[in-house]
Amino acid sequence: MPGYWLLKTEPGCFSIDDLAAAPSQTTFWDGVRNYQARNLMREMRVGDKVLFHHSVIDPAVVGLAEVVREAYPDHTAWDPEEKHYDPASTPDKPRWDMVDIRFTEKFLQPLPLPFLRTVKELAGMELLRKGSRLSVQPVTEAQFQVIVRLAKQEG
DNA sequence: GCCAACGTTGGC
DNA sequence: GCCAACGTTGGC
Repeated sequence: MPGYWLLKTEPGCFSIDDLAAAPSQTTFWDGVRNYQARNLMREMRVGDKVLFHHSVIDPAVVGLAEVVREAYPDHTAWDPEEKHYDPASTPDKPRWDMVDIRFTEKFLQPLPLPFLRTVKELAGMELLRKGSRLSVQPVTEAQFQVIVRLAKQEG
């Protein structure tokens, strides 16, 4: 049985359109510099389903992706040129991980955060919790199915 | 642009 | 180990 997750990204940085346009519609999910988020990524398995969420600009769940490679060292942490460079992480002792995800689909209509807050079945979802900042979040199968169903309806 | 809610850092 | 200061995230 696959696991379910939600990944946040600022679309100005990397959007679902960027994912759809990437080679093989696949990308490595680099730049996570939070231990809780990293530890959750380490629990991801190939085949797990991912809700793709845009934050900051029109926050919304905008589509689906799938885990295609499990956690491995995030090499961008070693590169001083990178925005998320972390001198404490080295190739010998990597501190941060990333996974690979592949595009599944882009919803015809995004599901805006304010709308999701009105959905009773989603009460208690981490994304909707006040002050929620975690960029990698576990999602229940029920929550995932509700989101997918709403996306079909909205579309 | 504001600010609440965090997570991290560093002095002690 | 405590906790104040600081930096960041991200909704609004």
